[in-house]
Amino acid sequence: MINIKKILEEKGVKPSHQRITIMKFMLENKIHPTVEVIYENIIKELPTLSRTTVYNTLKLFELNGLVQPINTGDSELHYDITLDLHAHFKCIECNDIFDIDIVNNDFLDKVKDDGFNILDTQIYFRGICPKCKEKK
Amino acid sequence: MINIKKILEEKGVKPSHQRITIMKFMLENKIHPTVEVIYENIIKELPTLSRTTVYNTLKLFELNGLVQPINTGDSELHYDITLDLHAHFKCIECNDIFDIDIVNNDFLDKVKDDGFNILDTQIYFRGICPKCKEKK
DNA sequence: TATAATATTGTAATGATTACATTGTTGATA
DNA sequence: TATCAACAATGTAATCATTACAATATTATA
Repeated sequence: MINIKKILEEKGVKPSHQRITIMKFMLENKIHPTVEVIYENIIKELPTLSRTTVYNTLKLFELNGLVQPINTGDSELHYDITLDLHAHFKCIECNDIFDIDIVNNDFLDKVKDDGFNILDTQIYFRGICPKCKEKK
Repeated sequence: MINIKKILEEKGVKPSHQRITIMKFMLENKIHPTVEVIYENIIKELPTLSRTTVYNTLKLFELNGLVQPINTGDSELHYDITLDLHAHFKCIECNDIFDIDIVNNDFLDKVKDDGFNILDTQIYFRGICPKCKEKK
């Protein structure tokens, strides 16, 4: 079993009950959840949980390199626990967000050669996933 | 001189005075403007212009393939008149948004091979641009 | 011109996020 | 163990980009 307390502490985040529960949810459900999704899943377990705490905690996790926000263009922000460079694919049929491996990132070299200092890279696709494609 | 009326008509958009003015601004200022930036620049020329008209017009342009929205993660949506596949780089110092050519898009092949039907691709970098890098 | 269709406008509503003040919890120290 | 300070969690209110909607204006066509 993973030691969530340790994960938080290593990044300088004090492991409160709420923070541990939220991190546990992120690690066990890699579904790029929104604040609302996290809140609704955890409220059963932590009945006093406030939505504000979820907002605060995710902002804190982000600042300390524990999650990354992903902006799919819809109204709510999603959060991703996977941090290494990868792309996202959002299916417009089922609305699921898929992680896509980037096997070849040579395309970044040209940008760096042109003198741009890249701190963050987001690659995002919209379309129809294999499962929904088959259904039609 | 470009015939803006024709550009709109070819995409099935009726060329009203407001629409022509907004399209003209987009074509002459490729700065990935927000609704607010467009509004503030055009209000001098069209004193009765409503912010709602700018919102409506950009949504209409988007639906008819005349502009694409770009989401930089800040609160306002930007719009881009350049439609061919390219990336964006946002400088965290000067806040400018740069267009970045994609010289090699082989990385898309793997995604397609995996059965994903890509309808839209967004590539977005955050970092420090060459000019701001030099200043420091 | 008359009339229908469409476009523009301004105000009000929406909804995600943030600000802020209050309350609760924890941990160190005497 | 009691005290106190630092920090965390909570709930409400504010913010602000965007959208909904109703009223007015404009345009196109018969």
